[in-house]
Amino acid sequence: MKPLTIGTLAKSAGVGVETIRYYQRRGLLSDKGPRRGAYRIYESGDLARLRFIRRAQALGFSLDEIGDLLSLDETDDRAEARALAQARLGEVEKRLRQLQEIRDALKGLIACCEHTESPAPCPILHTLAENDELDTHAR
Amino acid sequence: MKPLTIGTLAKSAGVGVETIRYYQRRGLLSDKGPRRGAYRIYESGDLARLRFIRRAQALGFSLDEIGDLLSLDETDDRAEARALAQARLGEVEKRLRQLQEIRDALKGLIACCEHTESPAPCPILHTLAENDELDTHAR
DNA sequence: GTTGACTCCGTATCAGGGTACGGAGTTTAG
DNA sequence: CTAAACTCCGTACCCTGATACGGAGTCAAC
Repeated sequence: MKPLTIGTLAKSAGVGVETIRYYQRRGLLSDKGPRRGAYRIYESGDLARLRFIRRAQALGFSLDEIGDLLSLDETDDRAEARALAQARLGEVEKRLRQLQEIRDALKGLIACCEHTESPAPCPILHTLAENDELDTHAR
Repeated sequence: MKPLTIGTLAKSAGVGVETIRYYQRRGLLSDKGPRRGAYRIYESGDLARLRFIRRAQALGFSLDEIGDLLSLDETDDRAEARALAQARLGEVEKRLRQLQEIRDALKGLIACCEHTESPAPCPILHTLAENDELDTHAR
């Protein structure tokens, strides 16, 4: 049977070869391991780890946080994992609130723009150019 | 009265001097203009433009989009401005939906983790390490 | 035993939105 | 007049998550 080389692993995980190397440089994936000749041979654990990374990314964790999660996984540290998930949740909720404000502001501007007639200045541009305090804080 | 130099302008607009230079390099702000001796003198229009930029940023527009908005502002092109705002709104709403999914997934994991006892694997880590299809698509 | 595909490794580059640094010139307050 | 503070300008660097490139080595098939 074929040894699991970097290219095959990349394909199974749905990432690029360069990405795997990158994760190795970042310490998310071991870069030591058995070799056949000059070529590193990977195992199914590496694939699982890659999938772990992709799932955590989908939940919005940064690669640094994922590094932490991976070591928690090794020790099965539930409290710490929950704390990380909580922290992430907090940030997600904060960002959600910001985005909701942004959405409402945009909707308001668009609606307003549709109801005004041409001699008046465009509300969208006008609002952006205004001098009062609209300042939702910058992102 | 004091001439409006870059430092003063930066302070009034709440940005750094380097940021103003950066915007000039990006073409968002003119870098030609009256000088007193070697020093560029700014005018209130520049401050207004900076505020415009900050407001648009707060709504999530990129600097490139803001460049477009600024030229629309000069011609007062309502239709185009509305189109840009619509496009932005679409992206904001899409991101909102993604973040809601992420939030729900995180909440579920955290709640689940609180209700299981220690011999079982931590649901958070376990879910991330699972082999089934959880894949919300990556951000 | 050669050709084509793959791997290794280091380094560079991308996007986006700035920030930092350094040396020289200028301005302004005291 | 002098010293501090500011400005100019060019260039380099930060962060994040990758992606690209190039030359050399290696492996597998025919």
